[in-house]
Amino acid sequence: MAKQELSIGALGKLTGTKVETIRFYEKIGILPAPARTAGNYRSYGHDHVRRLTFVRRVRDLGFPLETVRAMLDLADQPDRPCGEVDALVVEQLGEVERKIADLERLRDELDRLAHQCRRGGRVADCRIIEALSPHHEDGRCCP
Amino acid sequence: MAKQELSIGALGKLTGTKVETIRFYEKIGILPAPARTAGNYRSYGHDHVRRLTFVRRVRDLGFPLETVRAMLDLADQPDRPCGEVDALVVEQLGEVERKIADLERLRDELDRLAHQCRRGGRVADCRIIEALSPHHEDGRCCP
DNA sequence: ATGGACCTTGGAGTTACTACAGGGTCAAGA
DNA sequence: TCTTGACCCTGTAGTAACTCCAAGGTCCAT
Repeated sequence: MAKQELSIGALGKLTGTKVETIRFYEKIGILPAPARTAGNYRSYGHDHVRRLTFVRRVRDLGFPLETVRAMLDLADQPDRPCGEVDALVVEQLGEVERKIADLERLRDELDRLAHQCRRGGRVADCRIIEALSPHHEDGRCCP
Repeated sequence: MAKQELSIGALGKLTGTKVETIRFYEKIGILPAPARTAGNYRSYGHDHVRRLTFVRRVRDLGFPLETVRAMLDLADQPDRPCGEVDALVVEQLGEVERKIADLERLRDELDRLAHQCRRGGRVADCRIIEALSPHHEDGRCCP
């Protein structure tokens, strides 16, 4: 394998992705088919590393592959008319901000639990469910 | 159905969950089986609303059901010895903080795209992939 | 030149839902 | 009172996104 080029196993290790998942992404068109060596091994370059890293992280944030695909399209054809793109961007921006808000509440409660734990030896009152309960997203309480 | 009590459809609407998903959560023990009416309809109370809302949001943030289960256990038996709990809390705290960092980078790039869009009419350069690429998590560039 | 690590394809299994099919419940209107 | 449409029940089958395995080929260090 030429320098700068990676085997599928090396790419997997670098990006924390299972080899089978990489082949799966190739089959469904998320990752472009890479060049092959004389022995028919897949040979990946730096663009693949960046693209796969992006895909894995967006998936890990709870977005479906359909959304990943839309974001990749944004990067692949950046000269599309704005109207098309704007709706997607605004929609995803809303999603992202909602997720950040939820994660911050989760973080605060986990933080509180960690401190409480170290002092008391017990987790006396755990309010983790309340951290992500209905009355946090709107003013309504007890439907 | 008594006041304060919800049918499965009402619970679904309130929490943005498909009816089938609620029944699925009951089957695998994520949601406790609710009381039944005379006609064998499931009848949910406020605790179910809170619990299901929590489950849906944690899932939406990209955590597997196994993690949701562990967090629910934390809430269900809060008087467990600290050692058991601490490892979980610290681990999840790390996960949560990593996700927040990634989402903030994604938000910044989407924000930039939205503004660029409004001025130029085209998305000239989209750096959304770079927003979540390898060199952001450590100092390494170009493997 | 050979054994072990790694690659190939293809197909089956897992997780977390999601969508029927076939039938029962219920409240409102004729 | 009867009916009709919206809702509920169980159970099974299908989907999305992986994950694992079998049977075999490649590569390279000893």
